[in-house]
Amino acid sequence: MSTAASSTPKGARARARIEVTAAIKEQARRQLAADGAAKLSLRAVARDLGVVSSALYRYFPSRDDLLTALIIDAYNAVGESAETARDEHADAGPRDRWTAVCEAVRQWALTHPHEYALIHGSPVPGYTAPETTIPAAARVGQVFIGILRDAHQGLGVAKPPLPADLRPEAERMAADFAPDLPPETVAALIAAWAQLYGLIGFEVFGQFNRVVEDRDRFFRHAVSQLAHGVGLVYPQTGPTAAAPR
Amino acid sequence: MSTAASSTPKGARARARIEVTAAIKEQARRQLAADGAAKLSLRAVARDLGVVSSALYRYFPSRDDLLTALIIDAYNAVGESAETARDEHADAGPRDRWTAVCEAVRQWALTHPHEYALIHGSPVPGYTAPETTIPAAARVGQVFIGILRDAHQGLGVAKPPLPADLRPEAERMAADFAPDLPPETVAALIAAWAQLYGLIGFEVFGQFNRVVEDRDRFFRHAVSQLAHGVGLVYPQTGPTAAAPR
DNA sequence: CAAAAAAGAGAGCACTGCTCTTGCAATAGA
DNA sequence: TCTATTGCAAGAGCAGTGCTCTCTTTTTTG
Repeated sequence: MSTAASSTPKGARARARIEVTAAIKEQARRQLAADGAAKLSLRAVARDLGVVSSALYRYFPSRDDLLTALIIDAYNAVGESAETARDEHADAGPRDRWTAVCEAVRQWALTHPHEYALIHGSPVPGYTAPETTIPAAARVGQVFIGILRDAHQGLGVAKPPLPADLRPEAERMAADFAPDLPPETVAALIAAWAQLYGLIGFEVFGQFNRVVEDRDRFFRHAVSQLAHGVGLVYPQTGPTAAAPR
Repeated sequence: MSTAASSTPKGARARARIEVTAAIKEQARRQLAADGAAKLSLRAVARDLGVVSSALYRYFPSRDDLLTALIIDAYNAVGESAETARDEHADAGPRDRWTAVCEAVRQWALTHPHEYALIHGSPVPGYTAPETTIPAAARVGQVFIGILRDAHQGLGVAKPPLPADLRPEAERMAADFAPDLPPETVAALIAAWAQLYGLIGFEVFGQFNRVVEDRDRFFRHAVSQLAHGVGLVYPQTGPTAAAPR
C-alpha cells in the first residue's frame, strides 16, 4: 500500500519471495533440460542456489509441486509459441497459418525436449496433473480452433467425413469446445491434434532415428495432410482434394 | 557347445538362473504395473522375492538393465498382440485387418499403460535404449508393412500423394524398410504409424479426459481415416476418396 | 577330489525426499 | 517506537534408494 506500483504491492519480503521462487524454478528448469525430470533433485537445486534443502519447502510443499509449476510453465511456453506463430502469420491463409503453428509447436518441442516430455511424455510416476494445469494446457488447442473458426468465415474449408455413429459424440465435443464450428470439423480437429503430437513425440523421443532422416520435409508433408484432414483444403492441392458435394 | 540339447542344455544351476531371472522380471513387472517405472525399486523387488538386494546384481548389472529387459518384453508383447490380430483376420480385407491391428495395439496399451509408457512415453531419465531393443521394437511396424504388401497384391489400394521434394526421402525409406512397396505408400505408412501412437498416447496418458468420451468410436473413425491416408481405400468410402490419376 | 566359478548375505557409501526443531530477521499492531 | 507475531533459513535426522565390496556357502568343472 505504501509503495505505489501495482505490480509490486507488498514490501521487500514479498518481492524477495517472488524472486526466490523464480530462481528456484529457473534452476530447476536448468536441471530439467540437462538431465530430465526424473533426475530433478530438490537437494541439487538447493545446492546450486547456495541454500539448504529444507529451505525450498517454504516455496514448494513437495517435489511434485515444483514439477507442477514447471509443467504449467511449459504449457504456457508452448502455447505462447503457438500464439506467436499464429500472429506472425495473421495475413496468411488458414492453411498456411495451420502449418506455421504446427511447425512452431514442433520447434518448441525439439528445442525443449525434456519440458516437452514433462507435458506430453509419460506422466511422472504415480503423478496426476492437478486441475490448475488445465487452462495453460488448452492454449495450443485454442489456437487451432481459432484458425478453423477464421477459415469457416472465409472459403476453402471442407467438411470432413463423419460416420453416423460418431455424430452424437462429435456434437457433444463441438458444444463443449467450439459451438460455432460444425461437429465434423471439431471431431477431425481433435484427431488431428492427437496425431500431431504423435508425429512430434516420435521425433523428439527418437523413434524416428534410423527411420526418417529428412524430418523437416517429412513433418511438413504430414502436417499438410493433417490440414487436409480437418478440411483446410487449398483450391487445388493435389489429386486427393476433398470435394464435399 | 558340449552338451547337446538346445532347450535345457546346462545343469540345475543354469535352469535355476533362468527361473530366477524370470521371477525377477515378473515381480518387477508387477511393480511397474502398480506404480510405474520411476517407482520401480530394485530393493523392493528383492524384498518381495525374499532375497537381499545385492543378489539381484548377479542377474541384472543395474536398474537400467532391468528396465531394458522389461522394455524388450513390452515391445514383444505388443508386437505379439498385433500379429495375433493380423492372423485372426487373415480372411478379412487389408483395410479390416489394418483396423483390427490398430485396435489390438490400442487395447494392449490400455491394458498395460505403464508398460506402454515404458516404450512410448518419455524415455526414462537420461536413459537411451540400447540397440538390443530394435528387433522387438520393429514387430508392430512389420505387421503394418505386411498388410500393405498384401493389399498391393490385390486391389483397392491407392497411392497416397507425395510432394516432389519428399520423394528422395520416401525412396530411401522404402529401400530401407519395404523395397517392394511404392515410396508413396511407405512415407504415408510411417506418418500413419506415428499418428496412431499419438491417438493411443493421448488416450492412455489421459489427454482425452474431459475431451473425448466415446473413445471406442472415436478411435475407430480416426483409424479408418489413417487407413485411408495410406491408401487402404474401400471402393466407395465417402466424399474424400483418393483418386490418383 | 580339489580347484574354480557362481550365488547369496551383509555391511557400507553416497544420494534422495521430507520432517522437525531452533535461532534470526522482517513485519505489523499497540 | 517498542513489542509480539510471523516468515524464513539452517541443521539434524529418518527412511528410502542404487550400487559396491567382502565374505561364506554351494555347485560345477577339470
